[in-house]
Amino acid sequence: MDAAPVLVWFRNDLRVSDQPALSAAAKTGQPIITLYLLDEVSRGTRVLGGAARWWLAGSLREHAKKMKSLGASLVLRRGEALKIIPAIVSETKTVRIHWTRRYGKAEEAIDRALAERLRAEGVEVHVYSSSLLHEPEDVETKAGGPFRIFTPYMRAAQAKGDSKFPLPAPKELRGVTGISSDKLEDWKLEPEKPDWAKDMLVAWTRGEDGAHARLRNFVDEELKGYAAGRNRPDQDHVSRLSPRLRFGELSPRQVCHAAYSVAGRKSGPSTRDVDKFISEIYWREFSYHLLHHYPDLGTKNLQSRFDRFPWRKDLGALKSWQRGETGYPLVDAGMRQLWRTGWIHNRVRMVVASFLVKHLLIDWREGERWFWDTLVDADLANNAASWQWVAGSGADAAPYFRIFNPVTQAENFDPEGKYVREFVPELANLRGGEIYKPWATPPATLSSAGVILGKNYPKPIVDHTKARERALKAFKETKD
DNA sequence: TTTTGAGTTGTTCGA
DNA sequence: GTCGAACAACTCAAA
Repeated sequence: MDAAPVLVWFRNDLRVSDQPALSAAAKTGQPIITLYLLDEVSRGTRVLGGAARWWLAGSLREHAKKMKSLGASLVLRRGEALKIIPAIVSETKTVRIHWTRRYGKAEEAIDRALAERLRAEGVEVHVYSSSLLHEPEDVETKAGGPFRIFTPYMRAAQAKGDSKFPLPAPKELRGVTGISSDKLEDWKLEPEKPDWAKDMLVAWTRGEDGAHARLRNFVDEELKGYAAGRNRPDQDHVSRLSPRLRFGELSPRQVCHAAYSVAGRKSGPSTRDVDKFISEIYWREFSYHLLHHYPDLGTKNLQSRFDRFPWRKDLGALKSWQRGETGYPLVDAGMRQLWRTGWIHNRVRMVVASFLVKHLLIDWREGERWFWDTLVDADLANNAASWQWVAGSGADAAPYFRIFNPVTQAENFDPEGKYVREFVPELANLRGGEIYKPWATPPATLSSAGVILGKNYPKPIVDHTKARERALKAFKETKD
């Protein structure tokens, strides 16, 4: 009699190396079925945004190839987890199922219910952890509660160690044939017409191999100078690993390991560069820690006094922000980079987010929603925690009087206007110094650069100084 | 329980 | 041009 199969259910862990759920399945020696389930119906879960669907398509395509090369095949199914998983388990006579823990209130509830039901039916359920360095509940204050300040969180987490060696990929898998699967193309995860993903295709290589190539390149070339260079959207000193971590093409352990491994290298990155980068990985950990302890992080102010904040409803301003037509070149460049490539440089993310919340006084949830739909790295924990941080309602948040000046930020971090020029081509003929404040540029200069304010580039939709005063006043009121 | 020190990322103003 | 202070106290975490 042929041995009964093990089912490996992939979710946000689309990789084969440092993949404990898969490695453990391979070790059993039993035949392996691998599965990805597109669940857009389970209650309480969020449907993927457009950009993330695009990423998922590429990541799955690569993952399926990888499965094939190892001797298995990736089965694709669609529907509600609580229905489909038990069905496929009984259809394939699976005796054992492996998955990697995922986070979020609804997701964890589904997984708990599933595990209970499957175990009751005599199926072994094995859950592995590899999407975070530390489980959210494992890091506690001395008093036994959650952290709400980043630095002590990181110290406590790091004290537990984070330099374990990543697992190698299994050499081969004993696959099972004949299990019916959806066709990836039928899921229509990628746009056809209009094909808004053309620029994204150029900007990104999806899938595990591409992720490793990016990681290698980052630690070998760009990590050196990261501590300061990470703030420069006109330079290449950021990792661009966020979508890879989002879909689990890489594990955070692999990322840290790669960064630590170049730390002592001659003429390599400084300790400061490496530490700074690792701390960014820890911000991701901290976001999951917060989401775990405050499951409504995506919808509810962490600081409840913000519940009475006088947010404005202004659909016109929101649309201008979304389209990158605020009249502030750095803000517009960021929003257009987002729309075109599915990603924004971190420094510019803060500037555009601050602009929405503080200059326009629009609720951070509107921004969160837009980012959710347009970012390839859209991730509930990071997105929610970061928006709340900018708004001031979150953990260890920016103080209310910290209002980014979009002109000063451009002067400091895109001094030649290289970044703005790339994403706001109608201003390309203006020089650094002019390009980030066209309204203050002499008309003759503008017209010789082909810029007609209000025609081919908007006038500012708000005046910085007035908007700043309005925001300070509004935030001040929230305190009383 | 109370005390103490500290906390991602800025801007503006006036000396 | 540079530099320090004000912005606002407040809450968190540990001793």
